[in-house]
Amino acid sequence: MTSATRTGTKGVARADREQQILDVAGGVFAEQGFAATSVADIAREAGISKPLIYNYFGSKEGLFERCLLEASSLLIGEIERSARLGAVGLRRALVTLEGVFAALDGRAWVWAVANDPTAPVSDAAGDVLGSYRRRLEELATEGVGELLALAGDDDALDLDAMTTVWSNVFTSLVTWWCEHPGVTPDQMSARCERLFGAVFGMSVSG
Amino acid sequence: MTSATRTGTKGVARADREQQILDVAGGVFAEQGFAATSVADIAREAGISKPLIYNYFGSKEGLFERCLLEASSLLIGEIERSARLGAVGLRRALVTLEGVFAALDGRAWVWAVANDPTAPVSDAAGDVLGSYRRRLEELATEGVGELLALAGDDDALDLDAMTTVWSNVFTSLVTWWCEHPGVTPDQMSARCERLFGAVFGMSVSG
DNA sequence: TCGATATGACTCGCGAGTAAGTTACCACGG
DNA sequence: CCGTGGTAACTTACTCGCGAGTCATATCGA
Repeated sequence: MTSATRTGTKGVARADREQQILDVAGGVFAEQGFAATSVADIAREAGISKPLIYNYFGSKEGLFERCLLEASSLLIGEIERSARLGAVGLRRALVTLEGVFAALDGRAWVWAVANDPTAPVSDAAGDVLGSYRRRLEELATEGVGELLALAGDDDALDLDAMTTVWSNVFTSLVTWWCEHPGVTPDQMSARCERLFGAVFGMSVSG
Repeated sequence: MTSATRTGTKGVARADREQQILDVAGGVFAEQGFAATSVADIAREAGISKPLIYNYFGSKEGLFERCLLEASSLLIGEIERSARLGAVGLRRALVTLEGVFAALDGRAWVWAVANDPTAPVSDAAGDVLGSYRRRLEELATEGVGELLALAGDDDALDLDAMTTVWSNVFTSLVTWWCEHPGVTPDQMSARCERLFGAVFGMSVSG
């Protein structure tokens, strides 16, 4: 007979408990941001006590790092998979967006965690975030470079600025989608194709 | 004979001191973000004590609200002035960007404060921020609506998504500029014209 | 009985906000 | 000219709550 709150084991294996905590933490971090959530919040939400989290993850940063690792692995994996598909220019951008929409379907917290503006910058979590962002930046620079070269612009600062802009376009499209849960990945992909078409004044269906 | 640290007045009028505090606070908030800066940080930076800030501004939010008020007034004023110039479409976007670059020259903290992701959402500061963002959104929706209508797209969600994207493009161009202090407003305006030309595949000089 | 799973009840530092006092200046009556 | 009191400007030294992290202890299956 186990009463509602009582010390002692509940018979949940460490691996299972860790995964459960990670799922809960991902949701809470996504909703409130790293800075605004307390470890006690996550413990309460998971129905366990704070020390158990410290036993398994060491610190608040440690827990966040694990969430971030899951999130950035998923995203980077998907984006590199898209890159290997061999599409170029605008088509590549669209393919990448579609891949991310599909990968994120039902896991919207992944995006929020990977883009949390209150995430810690030092520690291991900061490193994970840094290499994730660097990788995205590389990919973006590639695509933007092609576009600018095509337009005869080879200014290095132009490339840098345009890469930033494109990264933000990508981010804002995904974020917009995350904030509209009723929209399916397919609908969102179609929307992106329409918008690209309107902006670039050309068909991108080839 | 006044020693370095001593209680008592220093003969600085309230209005002057308030302005000095606002200047210092703007810089610190811009650099560290609202959440990460303590009132003690600002007091130390300004060479005064914490209670004086509470005397003059009531609370940390109150101080931030005053900074935000200065920042958003400057930005909204400038953007509406640009709007009254009567340019349309892409030209209007460029004119607005140029106006903001000129208005922000030497006051980069204004932009960082107005876009602080850790700014409080409730209280008066949240209201100021809210109405600032709403106004920007209106302006953006106007311009984007023209563009999409031109392309034969009248989907409401497309307009909403595209407005978000455009707002982020605008924001990222200004932010990029704020992070490159060596670039003059004129140079940045020229860069924007080049990039717009490359992306939209047309001259925007008319 | 041992080790893994678990928790209640702490410590400790940090930062927002405050109470109470100190100094300089100025307007006024003598 | 000289107190003298009022007020604006300013500070030191607190309180207080919250959240990260810890310690000692409890339960349970093998």
